[in-house]
Amino acid sequence: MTRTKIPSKTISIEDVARESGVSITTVSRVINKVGTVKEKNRSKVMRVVKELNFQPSIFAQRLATGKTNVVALVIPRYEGVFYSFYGLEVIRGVGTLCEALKLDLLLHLTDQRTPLNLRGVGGIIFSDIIGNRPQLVDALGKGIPCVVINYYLDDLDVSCIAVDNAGGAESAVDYLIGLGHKRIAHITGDVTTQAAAKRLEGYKRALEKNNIKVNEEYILYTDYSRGQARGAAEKLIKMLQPVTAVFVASDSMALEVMAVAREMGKNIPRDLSIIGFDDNPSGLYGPVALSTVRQPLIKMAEESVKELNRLMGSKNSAAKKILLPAELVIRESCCSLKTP
Amino acid sequence: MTRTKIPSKTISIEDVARESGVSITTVSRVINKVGTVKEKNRSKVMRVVKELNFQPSIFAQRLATGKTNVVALVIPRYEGVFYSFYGLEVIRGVGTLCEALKLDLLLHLTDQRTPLNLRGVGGIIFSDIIGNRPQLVDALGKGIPCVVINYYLDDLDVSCIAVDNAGGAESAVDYLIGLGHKRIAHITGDVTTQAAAKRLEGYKRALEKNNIKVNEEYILYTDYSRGQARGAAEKLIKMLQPVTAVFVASDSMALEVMAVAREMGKNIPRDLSIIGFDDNPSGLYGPVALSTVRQPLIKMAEESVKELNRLMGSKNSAAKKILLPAELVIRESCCSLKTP
DNA sequence: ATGAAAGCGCTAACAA
DNA sequence: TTGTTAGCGCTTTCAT
Repeated sequence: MTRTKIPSKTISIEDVARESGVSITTVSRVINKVGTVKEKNRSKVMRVVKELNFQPSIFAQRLATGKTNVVALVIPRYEGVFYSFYGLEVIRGVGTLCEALKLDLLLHLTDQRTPLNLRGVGGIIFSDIIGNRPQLVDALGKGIPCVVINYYLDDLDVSCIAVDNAGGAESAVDYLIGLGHKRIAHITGDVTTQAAAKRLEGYKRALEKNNIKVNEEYILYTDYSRGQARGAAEKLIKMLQPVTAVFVASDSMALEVMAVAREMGKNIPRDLSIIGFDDNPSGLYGPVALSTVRQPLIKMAEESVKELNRLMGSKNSAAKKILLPAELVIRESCCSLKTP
Repeated sequence: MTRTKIPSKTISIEDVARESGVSITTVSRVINKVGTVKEKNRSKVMRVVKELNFQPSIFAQRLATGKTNVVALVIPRYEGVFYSFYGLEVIRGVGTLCEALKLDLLLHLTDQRTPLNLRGVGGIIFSDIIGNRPQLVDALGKGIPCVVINYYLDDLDVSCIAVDNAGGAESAVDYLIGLGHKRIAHITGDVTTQAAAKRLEGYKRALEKNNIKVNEEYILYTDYSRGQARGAAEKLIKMLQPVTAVFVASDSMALEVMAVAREMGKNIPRDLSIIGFDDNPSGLYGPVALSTVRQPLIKMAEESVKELNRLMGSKNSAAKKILLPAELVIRESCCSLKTP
């Protein structure tokens, strides 16, 4: 005869206490590694915990302590951000470190307007901020520790960790100029994101610094998509006086530009030097390895978890603003114009 | 003089009760929409809830009810799975539907061996199973509702939702054969994943069905990476008796193959017909739009959440096994060998 | 239709 | 070093 499954009563701290012959307080002390417990009792309790496979109820713990180790990662449900090398790296970096720090990672793919459900959330990581500023302000107002990544916020007292996009862009364009290029185009990303805006800024700064006039015609605006990159590339190559080099706001777009150029019979890098941004591994696979600017995405993601963890641990600790350097990575997609 | 922030006492059900002039029980009834409450009281309570911006503590609720609406999404921290179009689509699909269903989404990027912390988790979605089978068995043993996606499990009583990879592959190769191709290669994905293994199976089935002998030399094994795809493509093209068509296990690899072929002076599709798998939007951008097999990833992800939600709602409901069809998408990367 | 009171499983004073 | 006890905020009988 079949039998319905016996409802395996979940075992509680009380069971452990009874079985170990101590009070629940002592058990609590053991599992929380606080206070003082006689070695004999400690080992006894630990043995019973193992035997019974006891796992404390996180809900009871949180109710009792008022604390929570839940971290929410808020990512705009915005294609340009979510569907990108950047998005993936952030999820991976944050996910990995949360796993290591035993923090629960709650993923919120959010649009701009629906308010986040913040009950039970101990801290929030905002991955880029497109239209999520109200939600950030709201969370801050409720006293929830927050960390913003990929967006340097000057006007809000909140920890943020971003990459020096302007500096990275500047060094890329500096490099191009050093190679002898004068007509240098820039294909931007979505300039409503700070990253793209800063890269544009760095591009301009490098030109101006070197007394090259910024030519608005050489700046093509896109939304980070390969489709728009393609359009921009075609436009660029068909120009009456074509540029000799182009700085592209992302590697994935840069690869598209490279493909277009080749389709149109151009040789890379002889006819067109291309430099991207991201250090996306895909850049390695083509016939010509893509030169780029590496941004420490995983590091940024991991730092954000560490910082949030710090904030969650201590009350009233000051916000930190961190700008991570970006690094020029020279490979094969740019050539010198100088006669040897 | 500066002042330390006043600890904004979190408001509880008791505050609402007092303010509304009813008992906490009544408030509980209102917020849970159960039992009977006089309309007058109900509206009064609701008004106060709004005023005080009261949000019930999920921890207290869960402690009291023993129920939880936390869904864990388990993704192998395995590059081939996580770093893929597939991985992203799954995260997005699951994330979006959890958001809609008000389920908390816990993200677990896991390796094979560390056991999952399942306390407080109401249900689990396993996105593909590389080495996570023990964890699945463990969860099932604890009576936690589980849904497996992208892996059709015959031998375990668990709901699973997968794509008909074999069928999809078969129709792709059928199509090639219909075009007159006889020497057809296959670049596999990582065949330790079921998806890749099934695609290989479908490839063979189509050939055999059409009385074309399977030539082991025409099967190139990879790990889904573009790097290995490149190697495989080079090998393929350099063969003494080159194939006229190739079925590639993913679009991202297919694009790499296309790039290699073009670099080696081949014309696509005249010299080599290529068909991929995924319907990755990137396939649209090249000079030749990639023919492919579309798999309903978002649908699979969403269905998994729905199914899990169902399982979590009702005890003892039977496991469902769902196989979603894959659909051939004909674009421009294959050509007919038949003389007109 | 409503409320009093007993938990849910755990932590943290406070006593001993 | 250990145990007793009072909550944490909510749900849920069981009376009323």
